[in-house]
Formats: sequence, C-alpha cells, structure tokens
Amino acid sequence: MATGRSHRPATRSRGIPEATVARLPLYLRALTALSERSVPTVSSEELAAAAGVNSAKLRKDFSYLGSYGTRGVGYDVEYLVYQISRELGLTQDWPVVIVGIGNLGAALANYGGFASRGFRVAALLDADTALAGRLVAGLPVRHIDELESIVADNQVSIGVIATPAGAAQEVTDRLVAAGVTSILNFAPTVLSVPDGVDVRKVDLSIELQILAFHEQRKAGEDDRQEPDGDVPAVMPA
Amino acid sequence: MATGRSHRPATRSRGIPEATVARLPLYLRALTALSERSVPTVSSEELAAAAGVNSAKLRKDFSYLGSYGTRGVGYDVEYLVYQISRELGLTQDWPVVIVGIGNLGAALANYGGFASRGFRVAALLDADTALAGRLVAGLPVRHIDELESIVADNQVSIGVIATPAGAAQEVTDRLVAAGVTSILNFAPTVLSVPDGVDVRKVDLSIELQILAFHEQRKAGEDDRQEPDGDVPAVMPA
DNA sequence: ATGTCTTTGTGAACGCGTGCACAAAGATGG
DNA sequence: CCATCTTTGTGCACGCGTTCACAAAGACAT
Repeated sequence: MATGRSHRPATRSRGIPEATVARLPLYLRALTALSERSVPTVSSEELAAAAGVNSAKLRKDFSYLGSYGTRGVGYDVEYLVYQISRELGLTQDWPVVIVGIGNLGAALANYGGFASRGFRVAALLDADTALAGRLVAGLPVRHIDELESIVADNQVSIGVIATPAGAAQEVTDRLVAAGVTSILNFAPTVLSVPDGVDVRKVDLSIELQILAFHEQRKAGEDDRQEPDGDVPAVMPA
Repeated sequence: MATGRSHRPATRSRGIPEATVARLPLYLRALTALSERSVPTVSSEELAAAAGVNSAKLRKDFSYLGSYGTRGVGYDVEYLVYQISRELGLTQDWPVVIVGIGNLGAALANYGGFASRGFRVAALLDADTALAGRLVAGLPVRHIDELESIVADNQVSIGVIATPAGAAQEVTDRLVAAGVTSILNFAPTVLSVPDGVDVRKVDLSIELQILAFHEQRKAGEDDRQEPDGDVPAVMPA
C-alpha cells in the first residue's frame, strides 16, 4: 500500500468501510473510461475486471452506497459515475495548495488528474525567493509567507506537501494553524497533527523497497546465493 | 493505503506478513535517523513513536525477523538497521529504469531517497526524440527503443513507469518481455502482467480523492448542507 | 402469463492484522 | 547471589476485509 491511514482505529465513516472508500476512485476511473466510450451499462464482472478487483467485492462495495444495479442487466454507467462522485465529494470544488515547488511539486501542479476530479490548485508555495513569480503550470509561485492569507482567502482545506523532509513538519503546523484539515504528504517524514486532521502519505522510496523485498525473494527461490541460513542465529554486537 | 498489492491472495513471503513488510521501510527510516545521531539503542516504545505505529505491533513485526532485542534495554540501532536492510534486500544494488521523463519522471530521477537505499538509476527512457540526450539528474535521456538492450545489459529487474496512461501498458509489456519482474506504476491505469511479475501502483489523484471523502464527511458533521437524506431512495434513470 | 436465464445483493465462513495484557528475560544495584 | 525494575516477546481475543456460494430479482422470449 503506497499509503497508511491516519492512526485512528479504522473509523468507519458513515458505515462505508475504509477499504471500500479507497477503491471508489478506482471504480470511478474505470467508469469514466466506459462513459467516454458511451457504454450504457456494465456488469459487476466486467467492471471488476477493468478495475482489477474481485467482482463480489465490487458488488459489496456498491451495496454500501445503497447503489442500485439491475439484476440480469448490470449497473447504469452514468448513474454510478454520479453516485460515486457525489459520495467522494467530487461534485464540489476543492481548492488545494501545493507547498514545495521542486521537481515533484511542479509535477503535481502539472498533473491533469487533479483538475478533472474537482481539485483546483489555489496556489503554489515555496520558501525559495528565487522561485517567486516564476510560472509553473500557468500559476505563479508565491512565497511561503503568503500561506496563511491564501489559505484563509480561498477557504483551502487540503494541502499537499512536496518539500524536503526537514521542512515538512513546520509547513504542516502552519497549514493546520491556518485551517487546513487534510494533508497529502510526499515528504519522507512522519507528521504529527492534532485530532481532526487527516494525513495521507505517499513515499516513493518505500514502494520501491517493498518491491525489492519481493524481488529478492523471487531471486532466492531460483538460486539461493546466501550460503548460510536465512535466519542465522547471530547475536547482536 | 495509497497502494494495492498484487492480486495474489496475500502470499505470506517466507512467514513475514505483507503488512509487516510494508512497515519495515518505515522503521528503517526512523532507525537511520537515530543512527545518524549516534543513538546506540532504542526501546520499542520510542521507535514506535518515531515511526508512528503501535509499540506492540512493532515488537511483533521485529519478532518475525527473528530480531534480537534485549529485555530491559531495547534494540541495538546499528544491528537493526543492518537486519532490516538485509531483509529488504537493500544490501545489494538494484538497477532501475525510469520510463517517461516528464515532470514526474524527472522528479523521480532527482529523488535522493533512491540512491541512498541501494537503488541505482540505470537509465532514463522516453519516447520523445526531442528529449534524447538531454541531461536529467546527471543522466542522459535515452530513447525508448533502447529499452530492451539496456534492461538486458544492466540486468535490470525493476522498472518505474511515469508515462501517460495510454502508453503504460505497452511499456509494461516491453519491460516484462525484456526481463523486468517488478514494476512501480505511476500511470493511472490498471496494468495486466503475467504471473510472477509484481506491480505496485501509486496514484496521486486517488489519494486526494480519499482525502476529499473524509473532508466532506467532516464538513457534513458541522452543518449538513444537503437538504435530503444521505442515502436517498432515488432510482436510476 | 409463465418459464428461463442472467446478474445482483448478501449471509456466512474464514483468515489476516491489531492491540491488550502478561509472563519471561535480562540488566542493574545492593 | 538475590531482589527489583525495565522492556521484550507473544498468547489471545476481537474486528475488519475478503471470498464463496446462493437465493432473490428482474429482463426477455415464447
């Protein structure tokens, strides 16, 4: 999982399991593709294949939405797109600030997947005064000291942190103090936030390390290059 | 979780639960920080706090490694760094290719967290001939048609996909055919791969949508702006 | 109207992950 | 050597998530 949920013990939000919520964007993406091809209906089997999940799981997920499929036919694509979008809150506009306009921040600013899903980049912020005013993805980079006023003026509730690890906690504190209640963290640090603030993290290096673990295991099955056992009884120094 | 595991039903790799594997990089990061401050030992309580997890969970995780703490004292930092690194396969060198050198690909190429963890960027590939030869993070961008020879010559087993969604499956097929068995996918598509190939995905937009869901729920608790009920008995068209 | 066929929605069982709580282990001091 | 104190390692119970398998629902043809 490229991600960890907040520490709170799996708060089941309004009866919709967290695991289901995490899959809704996946379904939405597949459904949007179908919608663009003007496909009127899909069966749970087809949609599950497109989303890469088990069909029973998909049906159960939709049952939490109180979603209405038609037995013998399937689900109405347009209706489902609307339902899921509404459930995820994508029918409203979410202003977002991105802090830290390095390579990653610029990539995020340019990422098309945001705008098309109801997310609007309200501002790009960076501590580097040399960057100030430069256009990235058509938006001017503004200085971090404008954070508080920008968050307040635009009613920003979601912040994206793409700063170096060292700056992440301070930026978080300022975002939270300014009123942000959801944070997407790309910096490789554990952020501490008060109750009521959600943090999701994406760590590029962690994902790669998990892959390396499995890769090593695969290699070890074919030819184990390790002479001694896998769990040697070596004592620590 | 920003991530989904491969479809295979939770293959417990050599007795180490998948959930534990996903946390090892987290522990490693915290331990590395302690190591740099020359801290000799940590208790499970301290380390758990630094990693943002429950201490009992951490102790159980380490018990899978056959790890040796000392009762009454804690864990030896250096020893644990070594153990986890070895377990994750980070003591060896992992050549990686990055395909798609747009904003995101460039960000990944520049990301310091890779090199410091045993990952070496063997090559940057892009289909755009205009990019060919340009230096990104000190490496020349090479044309996608060199993929097969580069993978073979460098024994690359891990590929990172940062292309647009439309190109991702084709790139995947070529990577797999060339011998890559682990893929980290940043493109917003479901990739199909043969058995034995691991795929992990990171979808920036999905994370944001999950945050939006919780954000909406929070807002709904204070003042519900929706006049009708949350689960209206509206029939599909 | 009736029968057949497709597909949904869900009851139930199972397995994994989590966290409590405690016994065992070892360090430390007298 | 013994007592005390700290911290690990884990047995156990609980809850969430997943999957199977099937009954109910509806479409469609005759």
